[in-house]
Amino acid sequence: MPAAPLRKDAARNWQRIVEVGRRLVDEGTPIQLNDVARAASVGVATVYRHFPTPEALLETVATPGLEALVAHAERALSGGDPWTTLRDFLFAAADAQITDASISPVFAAPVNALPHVGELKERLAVLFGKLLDQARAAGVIDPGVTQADMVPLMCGVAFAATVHPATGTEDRAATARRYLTFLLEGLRTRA
Amino acid sequence: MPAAPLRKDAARNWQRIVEVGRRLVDEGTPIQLNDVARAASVGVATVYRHFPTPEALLETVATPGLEALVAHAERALSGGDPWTTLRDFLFAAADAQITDASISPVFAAPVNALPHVGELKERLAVLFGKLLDQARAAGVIDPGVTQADMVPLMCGVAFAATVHPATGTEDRAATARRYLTFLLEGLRTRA
DNA sequence: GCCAAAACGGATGACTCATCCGTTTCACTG
DNA sequence: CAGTGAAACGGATGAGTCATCCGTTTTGGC
Repeated sequence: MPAAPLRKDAARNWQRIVEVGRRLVDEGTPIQLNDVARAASVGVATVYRHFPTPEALLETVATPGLEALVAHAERALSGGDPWTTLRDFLFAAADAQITDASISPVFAAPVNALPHVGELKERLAVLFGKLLDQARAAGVIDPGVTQADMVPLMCGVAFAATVHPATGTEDRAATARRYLTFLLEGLRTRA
Repeated sequence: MPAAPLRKDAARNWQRIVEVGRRLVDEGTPIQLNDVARAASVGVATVYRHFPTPEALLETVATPGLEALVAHAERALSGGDPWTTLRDFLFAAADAQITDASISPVFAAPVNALPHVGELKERLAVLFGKLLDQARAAGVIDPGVTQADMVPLMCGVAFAATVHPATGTEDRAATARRYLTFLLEGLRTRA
């Protein structure tokens, strides 16, 4: 779904381009706008018109995943044990980063090409803050960890799993979960 | 120090090129062999002759730092409380990664351009194994963490500190230490 | 059906990269 | 110390990538 309403042909091309982008991300191929154009059977200019930079396309590809994460966080806030809630959400976030390769770079980028993506990240940060506050209020988490640490830490977990010489996506997800477990153990305050 | 003994002019140029490489790394500028040539007042071909790829130059720049780390680990093994020894070494490794930007990418690369660098990484892995074994034998560390986890985890810590929107190198080092503290708390088995 | 606006596409110039080869420097020998 | 072959030098250049520009086509309201 493009930002503004698009003409029929434009919408069709937009879709095609995003589909190619998604495919490239899944293959782990870096996004090159010229190649995207060829693969989408579309003129180069069309790609550049919709997505001025590779990052813009990447962020568009990442958007559904980010929205899912935000929705998950909002659901999580509606109740339950603070620690379990936080932990489950973090596991979901780690999984998302491994499963969908477009998410990590968007998280790690200090500034985003798409305003909407920036807003999503902002919302996520706020939600992280609330989840943390709950946990802190319940006295189950190290008071030294702040809202601003959460995205970096999650990026670190995903990155660590990427560096580990695991073979498949399945293994990498398992590794990420294991590393997240270590981290959570370190963040938790024990009785 | 190049691998093979070099002619005087070749040695001079090699040095110049590495110096430029070091400067670029410190500035955070990506290494482009053509620019390196210009900055070192040397022909492009000379650069390519000594360093076929940017990675090769990067690894050469990283070598002293890696050797220092290996030396540190060897010293650490000569005695002391297993937990303290392991912890201190990990803090040194984290610091090195933040201080010297050439180290992280070399760690994270699955395969290295320079055989010597590959060997250094291998030695480091072995030393990590020994430090871990000591800690495990003393019962102070989670038995689920293996030698193969250490480099990825350290990369994760450094990466997380990089993602955190800190301003200076000083702050980033502090953030890395804080994150490493969390991680260590998670790896440690408590009485 | 007609027209203006919107979108299209690919040819093209700017830029980057890495090789090749004619020239220069070095170090060893007599 | 002059001569010589090997080693190293450097920059011109061809291949390849990137992103813009503009003449043509498509769309959708009147």
